[in-house]
Amino acid sequence: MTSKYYQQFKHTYLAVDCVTFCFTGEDLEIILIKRDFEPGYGEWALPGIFLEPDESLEECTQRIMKRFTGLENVFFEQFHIFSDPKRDPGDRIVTVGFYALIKVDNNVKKKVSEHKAYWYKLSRMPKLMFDHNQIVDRALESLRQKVKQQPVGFELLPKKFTIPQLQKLYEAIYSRSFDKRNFRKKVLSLKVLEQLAEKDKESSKKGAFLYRFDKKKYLALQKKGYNFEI
Amino acid sequence: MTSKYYQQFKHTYLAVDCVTFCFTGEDLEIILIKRDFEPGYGEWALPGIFLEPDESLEECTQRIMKRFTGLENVFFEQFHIFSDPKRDPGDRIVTVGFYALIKVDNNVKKKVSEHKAYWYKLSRMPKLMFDHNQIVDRALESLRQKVKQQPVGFELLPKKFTIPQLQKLYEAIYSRSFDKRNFRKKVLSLKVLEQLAEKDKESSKKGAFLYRFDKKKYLALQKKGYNFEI
DNA sequence: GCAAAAGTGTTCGGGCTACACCCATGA
DNA sequence: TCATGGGTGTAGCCCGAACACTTTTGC
Repeated sequence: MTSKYYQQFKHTYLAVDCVTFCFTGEDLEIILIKRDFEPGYGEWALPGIFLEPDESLEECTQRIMKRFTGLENVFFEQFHIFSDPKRDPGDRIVTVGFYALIKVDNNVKKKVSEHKAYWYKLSRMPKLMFDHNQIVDRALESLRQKVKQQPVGFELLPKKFTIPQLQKLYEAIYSRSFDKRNFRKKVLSLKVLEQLAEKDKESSKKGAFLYRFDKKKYLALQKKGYNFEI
Repeated sequence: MTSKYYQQFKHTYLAVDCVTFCFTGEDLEIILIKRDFEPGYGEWALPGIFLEPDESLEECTQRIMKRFTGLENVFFEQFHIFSDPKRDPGDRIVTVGFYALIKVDNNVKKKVSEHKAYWYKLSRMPKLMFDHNQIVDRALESLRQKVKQQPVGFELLPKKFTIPQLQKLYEAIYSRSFDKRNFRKKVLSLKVLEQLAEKDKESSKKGAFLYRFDKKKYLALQKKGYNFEI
């Protein structure tokens, strides 16, 4: 079945490494695992697996997510391929960098701990295996870019969230603070948030109104060219 | 030398396909070749080759450029990986999409014709082999994105160029027209163009002043966050 | 009553948009 | 002298940035 012409060429090991972002309410964190085989045994690494012959890279990424967090239909995006022939001392491995955005719940926590995996704050990344620190840096850069063009931040928040929560998320993504009046004005001006009657009283006595992301309105907005520069 | 753990996994064919943009003064064009082997024999396709075991994808892209245009040190960028297991009927090939920006001269023309390759206007793309039309679409989308963040347009122009030329390039990239007063104001406001004493008289009787791109000033600008939205 | 977070309006300046006419020159 | 493309200025508007006080309520 393989084309004759193709047979003269060599194959390559192709892997996916996934930077799995989640939001604690205060910080952006990613999942790291303790590598349990050589090379790199005992070092911190991104969850990753090899591509199977009959799956696309996107299916492969879903497989990583399923294995390490139990989640399906996660939002993710490929952002860069790392192909330095010497990047992995064990062999020539080309790896595709994906980032995923997840909401953490107890099921996820359980699954993650089964894999001896841990969350680490982006602001306190340890030294990672091989070129994984670069992969993380690049993932964050791509996420920052993405956030300006699509309201992907909602992937990291519960279905109902408050505006101060949303602002803290954006502050975590950009590592800077925003003026709360301007922030609120800007997100509401996009008209993709629906205010609910309920309030969230977890973080203040007064309580903050909950909002829901309105996908229909967003799709209409996207046609006109979404823009969310803060 | 291969890590023992890795040996249980399968390899994949990994290729690079390159969308090679150039600018005629009026239109954006890319290089296409007539495929001369199966599968896809006789169809229009992007220039592409398989990754060799000891090279990075970036080196592989330079090799494509060298082979098809004779050029070295070309500006290029990876933009997406295409990994649908069925995208190539000859076998399972994962391909990395790169785009390159080149200036065409007579040497390039000669080299390109040796490969039975041709230039095609983006606005008149023929039906391409496999998923190559999608690859081209995505390359253009990425180029449009890139142009807002870096002055890569200069890679497509001769060293000395006029502002009307630059405007035509941006119009070709975005498939829309700009007001010439506003365009000039905007590019000059970035202060990365150096006006020369000479004029170009090719396209008008009055002649248009030539400008040169000032890399030093650009690097200073980049630190502050380059932005070129038109 | 006080601490702690939520919520709200206004002013200013810079940049984008839209728009019309004169200039230089070769033919 | 005329046709062709190069070059210039201004006014209005919108948006982003900066900034301080009131509200609610649990303790």
